[in-house]
Amino acid sequence: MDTAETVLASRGVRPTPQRVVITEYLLNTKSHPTADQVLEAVANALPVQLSRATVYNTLHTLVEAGVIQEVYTEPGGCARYDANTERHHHFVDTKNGCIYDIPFEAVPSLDKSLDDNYKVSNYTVTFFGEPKQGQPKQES
Amino acid sequence: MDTAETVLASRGVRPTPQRVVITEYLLNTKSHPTADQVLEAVANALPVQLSRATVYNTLHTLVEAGVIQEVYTEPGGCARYDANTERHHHFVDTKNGCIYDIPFEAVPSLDKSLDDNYKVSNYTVTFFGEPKQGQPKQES
DNA sequence: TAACAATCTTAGAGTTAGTCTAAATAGTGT
DNA sequence: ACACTATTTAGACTAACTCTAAGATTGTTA
Ligand SMILES: [Mn+2]
Ligand SMILES: [Mn+2]
Ligand SMILES: [Zn+2]
Ligand SMILES: [Zn+2]
Repeated sequence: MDTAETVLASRGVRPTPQRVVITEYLLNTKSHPTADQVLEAVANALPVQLSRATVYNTLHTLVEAGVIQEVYTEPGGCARYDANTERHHHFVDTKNGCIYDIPFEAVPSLDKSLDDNYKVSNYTVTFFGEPKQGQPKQES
Repeated sequence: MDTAETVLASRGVRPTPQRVVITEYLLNTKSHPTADQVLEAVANALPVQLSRATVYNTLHTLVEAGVIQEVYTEPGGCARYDANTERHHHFVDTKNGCIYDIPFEAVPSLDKSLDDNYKVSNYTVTFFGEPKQGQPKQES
């Protein structure tokens, strides 16, 4: 359970109070929050006013530093932020919008499936539906 | 080679001049245009001013009627419109943004891959990379 | 420890890709 | 022709960002 300060320091990102609270929040949720959800969640953990620009600056800095990933799970939807930086897929609960991580190995690799005609450098898979019994409920 | 009027009539959509030119344009391109590209492409084929609202109204009507599909191919990108309404995947050329249709059968089905824990009603796969020699070049 | 520079944060303006509204126009049935 | 419905239009509005310019904080050097 690495502290946010440790993570930031190890990636060469200066641990300002704003960055620390945002990073702490992201490291401790599986909910794939939006920028607005991050802002709302951490704003009152700081003695100063937290601006939207700082939230976006920080999120971009964290992506750049490899601390988080930016993911898009819904067609036409806004960016969500994910401290799980391993290659993985997503399942979107169509009833309530909850997002579940799907381990990369749970899905057959498609890396070679277009080999005849395309050089695939990356691909994304997003599943939609409903979880069956026994999936750990996720907030949001 | 169905005419736009025929297609609209067969789906019970009244073939106004605006709808006809938009439908014609979409039936004759593989480029997956955005709403703005549709507007720019068809505007001067009409004797009247074509409004942005009409373009969106028409695109939504055509989606509703099953004449086209709305697709999102790039993270954070805007909607694109696709007269190929068969279930298929997309390949995005990362060099120039061109989008190629990938037949559904070209990729192993993932419908059952999460069966243990999830009821998957749909999924999307988008590939990124570069086409190899011999792919028919697509506009845009 | 006092400058000074670089970095970071802020409020608010600007942009993009839409949606919404209310009024004008066109088509339909009688 | 008349009433009624469907469609189109310009432009206001919104959500999700991005940009800017000024102020605050921090690190570096003297
Ligand atoms: Mn971004
Ligand atoms: Mn839409
Ligand atoms: Zn995730
Ligand atoms: Zn397509």
